[in-house]
Amino acid sequence: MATAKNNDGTVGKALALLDKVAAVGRPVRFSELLVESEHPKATLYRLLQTLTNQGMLGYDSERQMYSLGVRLVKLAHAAWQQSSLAPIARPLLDQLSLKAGETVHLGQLDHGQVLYVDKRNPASPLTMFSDAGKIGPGYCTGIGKAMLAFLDQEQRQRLVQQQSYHRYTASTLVSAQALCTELTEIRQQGIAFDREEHEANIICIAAPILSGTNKVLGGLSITTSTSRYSLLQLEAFKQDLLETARNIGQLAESWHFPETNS
Amino acid sequence: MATAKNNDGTVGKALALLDKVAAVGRPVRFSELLVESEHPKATLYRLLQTLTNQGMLGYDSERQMYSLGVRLVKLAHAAWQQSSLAPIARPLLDQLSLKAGETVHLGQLDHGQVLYVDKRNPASPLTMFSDAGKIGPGYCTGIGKAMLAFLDQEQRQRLVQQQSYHRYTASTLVSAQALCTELTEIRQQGIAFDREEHEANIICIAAPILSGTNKVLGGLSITTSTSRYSLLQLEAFKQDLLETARNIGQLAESWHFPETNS
DNA sequence: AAACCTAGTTTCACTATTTGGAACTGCAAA
DNA sequence: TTTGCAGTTCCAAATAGTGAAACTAGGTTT
Repeated sequence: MATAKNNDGTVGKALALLDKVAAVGRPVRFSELLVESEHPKATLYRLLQTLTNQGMLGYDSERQMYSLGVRLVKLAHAAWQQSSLAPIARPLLDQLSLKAGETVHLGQLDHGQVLYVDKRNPASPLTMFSDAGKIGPGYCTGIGKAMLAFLDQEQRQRLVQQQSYHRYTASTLVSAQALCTELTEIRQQGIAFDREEHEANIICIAAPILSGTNKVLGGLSITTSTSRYSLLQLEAFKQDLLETARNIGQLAESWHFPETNS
Repeated sequence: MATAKNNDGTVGKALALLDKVAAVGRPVRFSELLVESEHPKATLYRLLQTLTNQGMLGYDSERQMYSLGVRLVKLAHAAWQQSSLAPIARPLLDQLSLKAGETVHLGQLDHGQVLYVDKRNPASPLTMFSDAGKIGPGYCTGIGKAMLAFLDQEQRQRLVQQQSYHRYTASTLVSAQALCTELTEIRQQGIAFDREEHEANIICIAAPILSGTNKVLGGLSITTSTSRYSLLQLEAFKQDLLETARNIGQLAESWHFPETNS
């Protein structure tokens, strides 16, 4: 599991608890949390109180249920805005998705997984939190592989090892070795494909977003289904994709934050 | 200031620090935070370390800058999904915005302010974190007033008192008293207007979203500009708005979370 | 080159906070 | 009334947080 280790005292414990509430995916009772928790009742209780107090959790006193709090939404708004990638890339995603007529994803690397930070779907132009903030596996998505491929040797090795390989479809790569071979290939070609590795009938072409010093800033992909395009036809997007990725990288690089903030 | 008080030990301090980083709105240096902080160097340092460790902050070691971390985006995604209002209201917002042909906002109350959790703009159908998570004043926005008006006496009084009144435009209500009068009116009519109170030329009509027991769950508004509609013409949306608000309320009410989560 | 900053990091004795077993409360079922 | 469960409070012991001061690493001045 991707849950952070707890060497960070009370704060760590509190955040781990937040994750737990998030993982349940719906409001939870105290007792539900208690059985899964290694904390004694009193401790858990106080932890929940603190988080609720702080607005990181919400508490419905009628139903006695805890859920994630509004403060998170505010913070995330700020996080998204000041992450140098997403806000800058916005207009470029629009362009790309319009030109390609297909769904475009923007992702960043997070502990070897893909964190999707933006998305454009020309067919149903509705995106929101429901899309951004999602995470996906690193070893069997186009963006994931594109980003992994361009990390430096050391990081790449580490992250490749710590993937938790699971065979989603017949073509999923399920070993570190297979992934490594694939990554080498991707590094040579400068482009990655998802060949229905994560979901049947869903394919994509992806490129890394690199800084001037070739640091991996994120990844960009065009996703479609096998009913609309073949893998081969997907290559047609290659130039546009690479160009957009390059532009985003440059923009992110050059856009240093204003020195003053009146 | 909306900054939470610090009776919550280390966790409180850590979260306050997160807010501070968020408030700056761009990556910050250690020293920048230090001057504003009441903590001594060492303490601040450890706090930052912990948060960085936990992925709540990101650290760019090249530039020595802290910024909000990816974990927030993940958590917010979960928060948004499990807040009973926003995901449920989605299709209804679509409908309403389509029918009205104007921008629709969905908000919730947060410490007397409006937290926008969703938005539809038929003209430029691109919404993302950049819109959700924003907060606005409670006393001079349609949604804010609609929600405040329908709180019970006690809460309403408290929140009306703690607004920090600021005259955005000539028509902004800038006293608790004026606001109270307005709220009474709104309660009678069941609908609130923003008469360019927050921004010149921007007007809106808003309704509260209530639970079966008349608890305020959120607020809904249709926003437009004086160049397109007059305040009077805005009334034409009243029925649709009220109906949608009622529907959202009922859905939220009845949609109890599934008991099991496989 | 030595002296001197400034910005960030580490140490360590001191102290405040957190901890958790156990005891309490409130409520609902037996 | 008794029993049981869910949530809350207490308090002595243990732990984790604190912050003055010392240190380090770069860069800048003398």
